[in-house]
Amino acid sequence: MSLRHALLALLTVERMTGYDLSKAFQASVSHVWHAPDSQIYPELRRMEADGLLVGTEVPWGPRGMKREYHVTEAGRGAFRAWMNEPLSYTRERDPAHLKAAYLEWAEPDAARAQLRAHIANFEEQRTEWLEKVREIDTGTSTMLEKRLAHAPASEHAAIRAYKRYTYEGLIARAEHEIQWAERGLTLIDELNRTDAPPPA
Amino acid sequence: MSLRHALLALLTVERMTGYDLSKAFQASVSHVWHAPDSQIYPELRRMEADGLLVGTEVPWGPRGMKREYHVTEAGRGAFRAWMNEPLSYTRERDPAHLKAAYLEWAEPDAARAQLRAHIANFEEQRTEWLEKVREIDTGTSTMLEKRLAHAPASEHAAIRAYKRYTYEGLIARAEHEIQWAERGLTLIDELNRTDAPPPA
DNA sequence: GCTAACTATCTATGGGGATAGATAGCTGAC
DNA sequence: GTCAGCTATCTATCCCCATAGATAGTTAGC
Repeated sequence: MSLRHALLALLTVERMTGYDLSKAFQASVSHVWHAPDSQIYPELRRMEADGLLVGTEVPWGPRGMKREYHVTEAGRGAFRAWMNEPLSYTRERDPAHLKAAYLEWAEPDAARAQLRAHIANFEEQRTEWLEKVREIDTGTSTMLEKRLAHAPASEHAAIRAYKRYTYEGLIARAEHEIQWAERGLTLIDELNRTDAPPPA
Repeated sequence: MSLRHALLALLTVERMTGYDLSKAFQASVSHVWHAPDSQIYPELRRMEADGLLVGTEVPWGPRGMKREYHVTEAGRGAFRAWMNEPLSYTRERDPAHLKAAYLEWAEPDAARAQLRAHIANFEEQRTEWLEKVREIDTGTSTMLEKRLAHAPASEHAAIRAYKRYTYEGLIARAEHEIQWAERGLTLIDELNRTDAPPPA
């Protein structure tokens, strides 16, 4: 149930519509959290019912209407409470490593293709996160700059540092996954080099 | 839907009951995959209905009965097909990193406690996986030795190597998470050292 | 003025997993 | 002989999430 907390996190910056939030999920926190709009809209309704948010209808063009949400004191409190709570760690469930353990069942080429896909996937993530770090450093992250504008100057360093710390961790993890898959490619080659013994 | 494939993977070694499988999930592949028995039993029934398994009632004690499943050729084929298929990568959903990005909202002590819990969690995993690698190397992994006994000698090296490769990757990942959390602890200390400026 | 692309919201369905709990037989220790 | 702890299986509920699709208004360019 941290969709709720991810939404609260974004709404502590400024009032937004469900649509804004679904866009923000794609841009700002994509690959840390993701949710389709079909989950966001009902969750916002529930959060309003629980008193965490207040939604107000605002005109949009001549005839259209949209619903903007802002966080209440209760919502802010709930987010702070969650941030102070310990996290419960769920058991891993990792298809990539599950498959890796049984790679002898796959054709060597299929195995290679999968490891290459693993690499491609994490290289893409790595690129995105490097870009986020760049945005943090250059002050071109819209959400972060808005957040800083509403926060006392004494907290700016911490806010920036924690964001950077998070993305750096994700980058390092992506690099680990890339290296792991590359070792796997080497291993497949070694195991399929039947015609020649390893060099002495 | 890889619970099905995880079950197939285990059942390619030998016939087992739902209970055996639920135990094997805790022992052999815990932390790569996990499932409670309440998911395993119905899934086994479905797999039997789909022709992947055949279940036979065998007596257990004077009056008891248990149901042992073994993989059919279709089941073996389905597993091999899955192993040759590319994996679809789902977007990340990572509560620990989500929270890390907003650590300024937490009390410093609460933040420290969470990072310490992160470390403890991955140290525990690391210990378990190191033990698995040891079992692979010393030939004391029951499942692996059974698997090897049913496989041609020419494949033994590959089977052992892929298992080792998988666990080594998980160990490295756990170590990465530990290092990341340790850097976080340092960061919290730095940001809360208000009374003294950083040394020149 | 029309069309394409974007903004905005909602409903429906199904799968999978977490959690809880019910039932029943077996085994070994005291 | 009985009780604790293990083996064995099944059902039910709730929540979350993924996917698909329906609807409608807006904006900007041609």
